Amino acid sequence: MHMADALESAVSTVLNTLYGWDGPVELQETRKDFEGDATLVVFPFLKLSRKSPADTAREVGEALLAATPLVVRYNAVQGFLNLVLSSEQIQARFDAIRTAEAWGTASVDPAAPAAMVEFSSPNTNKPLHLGHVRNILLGHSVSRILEASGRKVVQVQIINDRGVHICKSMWAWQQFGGGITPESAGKKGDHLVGDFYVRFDQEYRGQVRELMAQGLDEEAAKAQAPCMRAVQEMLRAWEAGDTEVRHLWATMNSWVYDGFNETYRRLGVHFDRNYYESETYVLGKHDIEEGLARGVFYRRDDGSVWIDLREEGLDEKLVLRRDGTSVYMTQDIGTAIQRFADFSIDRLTYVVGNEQDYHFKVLFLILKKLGYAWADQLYHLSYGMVDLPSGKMKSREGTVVDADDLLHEMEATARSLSEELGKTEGLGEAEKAKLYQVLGHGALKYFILKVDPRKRMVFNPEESIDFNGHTGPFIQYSHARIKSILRKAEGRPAAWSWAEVSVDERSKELIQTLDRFPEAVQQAARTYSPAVVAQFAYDLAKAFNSFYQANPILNAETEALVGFRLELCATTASALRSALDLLGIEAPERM
RNA sequence: GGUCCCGUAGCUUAGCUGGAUAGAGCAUCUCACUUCUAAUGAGACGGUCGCGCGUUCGAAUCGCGCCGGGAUCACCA
Repeated sequence: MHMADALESAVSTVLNTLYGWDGPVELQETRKDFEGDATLVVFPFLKLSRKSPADTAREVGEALLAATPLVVRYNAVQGFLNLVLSSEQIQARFDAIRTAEAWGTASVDPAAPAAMVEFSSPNTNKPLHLGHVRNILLGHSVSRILEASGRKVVQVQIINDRGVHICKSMWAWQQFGGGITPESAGKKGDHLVGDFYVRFDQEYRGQVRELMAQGLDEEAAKAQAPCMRAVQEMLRAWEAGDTEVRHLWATMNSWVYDGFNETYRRLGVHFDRNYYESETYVLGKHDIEEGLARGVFYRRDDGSVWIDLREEGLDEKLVLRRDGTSVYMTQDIGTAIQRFADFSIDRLTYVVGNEQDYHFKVLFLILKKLGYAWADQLYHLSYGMVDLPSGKMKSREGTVVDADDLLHEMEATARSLSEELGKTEGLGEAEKAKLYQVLGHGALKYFILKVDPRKRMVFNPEESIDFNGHTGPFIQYSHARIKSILRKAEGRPAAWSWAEVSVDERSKELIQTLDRFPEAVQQAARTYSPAVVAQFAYDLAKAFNSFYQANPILNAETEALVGFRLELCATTASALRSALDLLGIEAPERM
């Protein structure tokens, strides 16, 4: 039970006795400038009390003193009743926190249906970039948070492995590759394939220019460019199952997957199941036919199939082309249904950029109209784009921030900062490399996850991400310092009991911050927002640093106090580690 | 044009199920390391919460209308 829960019910009882109030009672944290642990706003009760705000506050305060041992003091400031909790309450809270199995997180019920989270979902024609990084970090963190809220989670990605884009890379590789492979080039496969995608684009633009010089207009030139025709021919061959094309396709895609997996590994994420569009693009047609029979969709004279969503404030939307082939929507309908058949899940979250808000609104509506009960449990975690100071990232202009490069730069920054500060003495080369990775990635991940997912964010590659202040490394540092103290304390007997120690103000604030952890996790899960956990982790680190500055640990006045503070330190360290873990950030033992 | 999202100190942002004097970090300026890691702590400076009207005892928070930024409205994916 949260500290406030017992108090809330006591307040509720008092209000009912005094004024016959039976509505909800909400307490808030007392502002720092006033004495107290919890505050009741009495304005809502004035009509019933028929007294001034201050008098009402005092009346409720007196009644609470008499009614419950939880409250030892109160003060009334205008309409605000500030309540001071008994020290037994604080002690009881810390007892609950330190004895908890994994404070803050709920245990997963393995029998209950899981929550599925789809994220990353790349195309196989180029390497991952900064936009994917935000997506991946959000998806992974939300998955961890859902788990911590007591849900089993299935993480999936859908890989767009077929279509013109990959044929472009394939064609360029055939033309200009000279049989090169990731091994022979010494290059990650996704980057190598991406190079050929760029190569194609160069070729294409050259051909278009040439044709236009010969007098064709732009549209005609684009359609007639030989390389584009070749690619379209290749796509047809792919669809017809041409052995050679399929073989090349499989080979180049496997290069890309090796590259992606390397990046995923560095980021510390994984997927329980991959869906491939080459397999899922046929899904959905059957469901459309069924819906057509039940009148959810309608067929136009030309044979195309539509849904009318004008009553819902949207438009009419095509779900099957005139020639009976699928559109994106068709496939998404089929894939969603497939997933609920593949797994025991009762909800599905899509981590996809806000440019697809409309698409998902329509998709969810259609599934609802098709009568799936789980349609209400579909959620589009819509996040804002990552832009550069100059605007959008554009691959043509070479302004795309590559994920691998970015990770490498973060590690390099961590290295130079650590060396500058002289923090790496006594570490082996492997340990150092590991530490720079942990810190650099921690800085990047926190930088991205601390902001509300919905907000678009600007990333300036010229300015390195901070390691001081409201950052990942700040939290990691707080953890490392605690671990350092705990190492020094090893073997020291430090038994203590509440009879021997009293809780000072900083310790109390630290305990109260720790106490918020479970609620922070639940709120983050409810709102699909890692930013809530990020903010909590920061608050906790801050509360600890304040406490630490004011209180000697190993040199405390009494051995009992040493024991108490050590336990408070250890409890804080593990909470910090858990919170960082929910963000996909590692907590170093030293730094 | 219709629809959706965003707008809080110079910059990055928290607060958004309505509550006290709107919290942080960066930057700038003080102070604190012979003492458990100064990637830290304590403090100063900095705000018409885009603008207006409304609801309310009370609005950054809710409603309406503007302004600014972004996205989207393809038989593209």
